Amino acid sequence: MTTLFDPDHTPARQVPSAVPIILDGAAPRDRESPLLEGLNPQQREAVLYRGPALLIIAGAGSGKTSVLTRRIASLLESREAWPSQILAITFTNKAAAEMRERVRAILGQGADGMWISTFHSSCVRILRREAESAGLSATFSIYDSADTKVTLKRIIKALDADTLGFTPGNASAKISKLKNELADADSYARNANMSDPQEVMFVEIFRQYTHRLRAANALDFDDLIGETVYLFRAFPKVAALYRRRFRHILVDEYQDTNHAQYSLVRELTRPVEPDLAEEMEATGVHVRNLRDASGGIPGASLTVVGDSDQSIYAFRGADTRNISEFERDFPGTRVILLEQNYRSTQNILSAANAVIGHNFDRTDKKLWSAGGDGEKIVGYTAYSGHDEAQFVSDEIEVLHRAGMAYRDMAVFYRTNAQTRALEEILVRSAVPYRVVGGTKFYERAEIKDALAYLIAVANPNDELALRRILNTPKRGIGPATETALASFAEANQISFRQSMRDCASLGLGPKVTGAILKLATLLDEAALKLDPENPAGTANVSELLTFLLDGSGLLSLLRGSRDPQDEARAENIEELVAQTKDFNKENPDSGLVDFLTQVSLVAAADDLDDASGTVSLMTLHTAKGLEYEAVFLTGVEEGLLPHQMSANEPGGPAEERRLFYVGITRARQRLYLSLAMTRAQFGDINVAMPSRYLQEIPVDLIDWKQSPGMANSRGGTQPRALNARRDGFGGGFAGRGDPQALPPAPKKKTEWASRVPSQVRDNGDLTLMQGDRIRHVDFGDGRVNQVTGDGTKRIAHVQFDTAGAKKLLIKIAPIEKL
DNA sequence: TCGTAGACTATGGTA
DNA sequence: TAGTCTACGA
Repeated sequence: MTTLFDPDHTPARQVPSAVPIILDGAAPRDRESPLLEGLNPQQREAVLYRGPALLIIAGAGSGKTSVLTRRIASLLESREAWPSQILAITFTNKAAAEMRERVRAILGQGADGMWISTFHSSCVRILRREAESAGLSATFSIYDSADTKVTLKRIIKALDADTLGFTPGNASAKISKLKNELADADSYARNANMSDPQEVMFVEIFRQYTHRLRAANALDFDDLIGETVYLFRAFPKVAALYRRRFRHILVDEYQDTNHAQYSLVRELTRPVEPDLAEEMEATGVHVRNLRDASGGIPGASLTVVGDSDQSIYAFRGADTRNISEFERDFPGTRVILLEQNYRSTQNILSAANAVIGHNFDRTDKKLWSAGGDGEKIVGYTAYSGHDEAQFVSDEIEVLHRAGMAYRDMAVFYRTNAQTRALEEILVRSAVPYRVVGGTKFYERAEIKDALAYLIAVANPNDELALRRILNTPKRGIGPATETALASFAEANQISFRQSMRDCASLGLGPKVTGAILKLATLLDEAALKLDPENPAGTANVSELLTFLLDGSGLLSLLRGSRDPQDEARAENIEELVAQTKDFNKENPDSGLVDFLTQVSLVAAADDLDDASGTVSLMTLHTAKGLEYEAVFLTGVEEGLLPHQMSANEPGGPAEERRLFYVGITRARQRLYLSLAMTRAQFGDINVAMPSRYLQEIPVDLIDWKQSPGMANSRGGTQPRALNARRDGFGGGFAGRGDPQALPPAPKKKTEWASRVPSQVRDNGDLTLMQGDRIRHVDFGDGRVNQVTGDGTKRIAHVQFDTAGAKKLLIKIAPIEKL
């Protein structure tokens, strides 16, 4: 570990701090700083370059995290910057934690005081500090998407807007999109076509939504960014404080920034005007050594790292133009390309390059590795989702027996719904696994209930939280009473909370009135435990939570319940209590609001625990930024990858291709691509076709295995693809039987058309009856016991002579009637 | 007001 | 299929 204070160390610090060092490429240096050890020339330059703006185009696995952390370390070590002058922004808390950890590993204590956090947490921090200017109370609530939807649902119901086709889902999507463009209800209304009743209604929904959030002293996720930008624009003095403070701003995953985030970066890197600097100096803000010849403070130096090929968040407003136009936006930008990959084998990279090469309108970039070809990619066409899961599970065991740790393996999928089959099989095969993301702890109903109690204490104006706990646990307060309280509050211009306190004047029944008053008193008493000097609360969070749980009976009622699920719910709440205790221990100076903030901002990728010895299951989106020795990319089918819904979106299929690319490039040594010919969905079974992207991978990179599940051992030497056609195309299940059922020749002749089934088998109107004997390609002969379903969904329940009982989709199963 | 049965709808990804 | 919502009766 290098220390900041060792005088005989680090040549870089001999450079006077005020003079930027500008080095070109692989400038030879007399003495090597340990910071540069093992870096290639481009990486070195990325660490050492000094200037107003630096754009690092970092291909997958090119060591960008290492470069970023060393760059930060180099700035600190050379004393060019104090830790407090550095703002590093990542997209997930996990990435932030990792970066902080790595800088700390290099610099030790010298790293304390930096802001390394996500866009959202940085903004919350700023907004809580400047709440007054922003017109908020510092204890504002943060609404997650579920909260947003509940709020919108009430608005839509009140406005009868569902008749115009509005749902909480589509309204929140539209509002979110607008907020990402920094539009608000008024600016939208100015450009809206007000002769369209739907538009008029939307404007009204948007207005009311904005109004309700204001009244509740709450911000949604998109507001966190947008409000910070508004704050900076409306209050130049506030902005100047942060512009002065952050001299070096570094942004990771820049390709996924949306317009609001771009604007935030823009605002933060603007120079401070001379008169403002003067004013700051006069009021005792230390600015002298920051001012330039004009008397102002020059804009912060900006470093962004990104890869447009990994942009997978266009659906939430990410705009790769932020990267492609970066040089125009920030004149004097230095661009550095990192193309050498230190993660994957060349085979994996060649596949990745081939796939992404099909996206037009991109800067060509070829990843390469010095690490050798490695194993071939393994392809597998399964009969069903379960069959696919079985393959994954079996291969995991093979790898494990060969010495690979479970934690070095991951299974990716496009949609969360795909986890079901995988989990079923993994449980059955006793493979230790964990689902990253999925139903998150903090999204569980009982946890949201418990948190709503805390939120109601922290932010008494939060009507949403109050209404959530009003009748949880059951205390006989029904929807009628809830509405009465709400309209009473509305009519008297008081808060919902106050109307609860005043409910005696509502003329409700004595039982109900008593229940409401009891809850109101409980919350008021809890609020007294907060430090009145510091409403953000240094009160002990776990004590507060325990008090609320005891007072409301939430936990004890769950414990006493006969419903077995309630036991799990009680355990979850106890887990939450344990978390508050940990929080108190780790953050003795933080209070209730800090806890709630942390809880609101945890993301799917954050609860990854690499140390646990389990296989990780996650969506392709969650996988970004991670890497594993072995990767199973499942469900590589049309309709899934690319996803059905992307078809109608401009740029949809290209974005899905990038998603596939991201998945491929997570693998270090082994990559498995699998697909199923049928997939269960909505309780139905649907026929699936291989993904178009599979054909983009050169055929000699993939070793297609036979479809298993089947009878004997896997790994038979005769892949299905071979007993089909010999022309190298249309393998899999096509091609058995009637030659007319063969797939058409490939439409597009690429030099590496993959041997991928492009069309599934179709048995047409083959009718089977109970008692029929059939022959299956893999299972052999068997007897039909039962036929269920109808039309194309008919399923034969077959007892095979040697393979046991199976269910087959008659339309496409490789069977013939005997 | 609560509990239940039946109807209905959803599963693209997320801070 | 499974989870959520609605209507109805108690």
